[in-house]
Amino acid sequence: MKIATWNINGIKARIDNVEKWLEQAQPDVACLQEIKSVSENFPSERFESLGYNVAVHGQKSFNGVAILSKLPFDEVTPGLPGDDTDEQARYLEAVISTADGAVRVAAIYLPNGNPVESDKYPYKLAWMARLEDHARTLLDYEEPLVLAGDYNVVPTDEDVHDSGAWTGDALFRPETHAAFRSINHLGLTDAFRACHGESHRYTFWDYQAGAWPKDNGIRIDHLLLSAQATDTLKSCTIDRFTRGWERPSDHVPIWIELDV
DNA sequence: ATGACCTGTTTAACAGGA
Repeated sequence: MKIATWNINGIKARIDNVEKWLEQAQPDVACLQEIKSVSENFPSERFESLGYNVAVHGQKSFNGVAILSKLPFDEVTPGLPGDDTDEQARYLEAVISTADGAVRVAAIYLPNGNPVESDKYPYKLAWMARLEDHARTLLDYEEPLVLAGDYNVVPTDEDVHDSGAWTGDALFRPETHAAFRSINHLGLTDAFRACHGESHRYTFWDYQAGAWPKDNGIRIDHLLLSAQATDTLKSCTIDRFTRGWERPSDHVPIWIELDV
């Protein structure tokens, strides 16, 4: 079973690229972030014609997440628990049945948090605390769980071209690192790190300052796995080639293969 | 030239991104 995550930076601008990649990569499940569309305007029929069931949690102009699945959804739950006043569409959870049992998958678009002096940074840290609480609940189910998405966290200085340039940034601050470690320490496994020891493998390259041709990127898109999912983990791959396509997203897909 | 961005929206500048 192939499960992918990709921040597409706008479904209207990216629909052709997303279709092209789906046809090529053939993921069983694809978590999409930053669809930047209300649910009603999401082109679900385009994906249904490629054989996908579609779940969307959209919002006007910003944020928005979706999950595409070749297998039907048993449950779909929009929104991260813990704050009823939070109106930003950043979390969508689904249970998908396979021949070997259920897999729970979440599409996550964790807040960026910049600028740090604004209320956006406390919002990011509060959101991470809510994610930790919810992950603790989900891990109690002792089932295959995949928390996939754009975490807006550069885990270590191995995951960035020039760590000095990111000192103090919301993606790289000590408080951000501590919150991310705290989530991981619940017993989750970073799929990419479990499969790869090499440094400087990235999932995002800024549109500005020649970041892509210089390979000046960051690794911020992650798949965090429960023990039951990690037991079946076969591989983890970054599809960096999409960054070289016409009109690319600034993120590329990253996917895992599970032996289920 | 050593870096000059991209998306969506109130379609003209602006907010937000990372």
